[in-house]
Amino acid sequence: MTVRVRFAPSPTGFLHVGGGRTALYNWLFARHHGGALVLRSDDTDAGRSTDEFRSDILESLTWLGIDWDEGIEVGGPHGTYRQSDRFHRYREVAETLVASGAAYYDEATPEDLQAMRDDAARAGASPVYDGRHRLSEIDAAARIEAGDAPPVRFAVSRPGETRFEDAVRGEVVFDHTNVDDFVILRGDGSPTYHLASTVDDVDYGITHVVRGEDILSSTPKHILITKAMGAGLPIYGHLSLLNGPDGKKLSKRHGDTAIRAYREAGYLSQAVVNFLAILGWSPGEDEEIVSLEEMVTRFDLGSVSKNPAVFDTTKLEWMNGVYIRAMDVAEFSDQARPLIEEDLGRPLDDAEISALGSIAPLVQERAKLFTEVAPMVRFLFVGEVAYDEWSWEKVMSTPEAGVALQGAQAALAAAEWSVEGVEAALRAMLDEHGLSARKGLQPLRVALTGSSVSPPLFESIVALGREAAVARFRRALESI
RNA sequence: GCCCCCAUCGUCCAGCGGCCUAGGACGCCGGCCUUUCAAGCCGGUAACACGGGUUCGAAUCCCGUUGGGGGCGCCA
Repeated sequence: MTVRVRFAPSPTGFLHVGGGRTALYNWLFARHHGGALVLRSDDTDAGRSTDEFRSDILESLTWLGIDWDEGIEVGGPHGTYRQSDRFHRYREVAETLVASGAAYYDEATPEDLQAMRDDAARAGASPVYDGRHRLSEIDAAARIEAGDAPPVRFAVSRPGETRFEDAVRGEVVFDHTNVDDFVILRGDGSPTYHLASTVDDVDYGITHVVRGEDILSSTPKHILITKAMGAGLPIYGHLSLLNGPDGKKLSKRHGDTAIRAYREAGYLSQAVVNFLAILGWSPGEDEEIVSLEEMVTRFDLGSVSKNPAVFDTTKLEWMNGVYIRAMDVAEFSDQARPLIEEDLGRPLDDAEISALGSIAPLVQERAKLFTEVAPMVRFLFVGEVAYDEWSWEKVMSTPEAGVALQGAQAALAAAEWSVEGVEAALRAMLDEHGLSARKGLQPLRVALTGSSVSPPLFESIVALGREAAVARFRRALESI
């Protein structure tokens, strides 16, 4: 049997990190077993579903490196893969279920239901609706005839129980005294999530339903519908949810939760996908930096962690730095350039591009995020640098500052123009004035870059150019 | 209130009855390197929630408690 899994987001929001992880695990599972991933849009809620969200989900998945074999956009033998296009099919199944006695038309009002739940809470029992307002066939037919179709509920057999072997959690049992008779078709003829999702899983031949733990308690309902349809059951696997650093459900107040936010913040997709994979799963051994290919060969649903993970981006930042350093230098420059040009508000000319190229490797090993690059190299492309106040105070107040700035101008004027040449000239100047490297070079750094934190000094001087470097030392000296 | 799931360092993960005086990673702290900051290297800090069992032997199995999460919609 070929493995067929699905990722079925509702386009009611941007793809968030939890959804991205669920998609990733489905993808890894499919690829590991040489199976197929189906992407479907669970958009039965027309009011909240939008095209903007739908395309964000597609873009985010693609950015992460997750592709799908069937479904939205790529097509396949099952139509549009949008539930909003399949209402007729859900209705047809609902009617079949009514005909077979597995479901019934029901006239319980919201007030009836609420009253029952209140009674149950008082009695310390499960708040379960048992179908007491079930409509007779004749009454139901009359209501339908009158254009006032009542909702359809699934009849849960009581007494009874549903047990299944969850691929990540093991055996799970639900006694039917705790499972309601649930609505599968609303009064307006639209399907509920339980019906639509289950029918699609059956119709699309899904073999493994891998989804979030938030749906674990709904699984008995899905199993019951599947059985009533006379279909074989898929294997279910429920992934634990992601929490915020405070241990509470991950939400906006914990910071960015949308995948797109990480793309925009300068994260590399490989880092994000690697981080998401490690959050709740271990590739084995002690290695945590692992490529998608390696993940595919090692992935196993049974080894996915059962406990909820805290989404803490500290490690993601480190990991992003690892991936940045692993990049090809040219590729790094190419990706950084647009950000730098945006920061400057103008394109770089050829000389500047070459200057960028020369310090790129130095910046690459210092950046954790792409958004940090522009501030680090800005000094190369502006006429005058803005001095960081804290740096200036700390460095320029020493008596050595003036000596160094004065001496450096002469040293550079005479230096052979190479990193080695500049270093030799400056070190000779330091010796001549009896200055330590620390005391003598920091003023030059602040004068050159505006900050006491910068890429290595000699390389920076050479990249900037003799004229500009000397001018900056002169200006700083005058400003003391 | 009822049901389900979960429980190892601050965080993520390893451990699936003896190899555990509990391992790795991130973070944090210290050192080395060094023109700053990084990177790199070395070292350190820090956990089996609690209580009962089972067993010759429990982080590992069972029960309970506590804690956390999820669910209980004509939302998905």
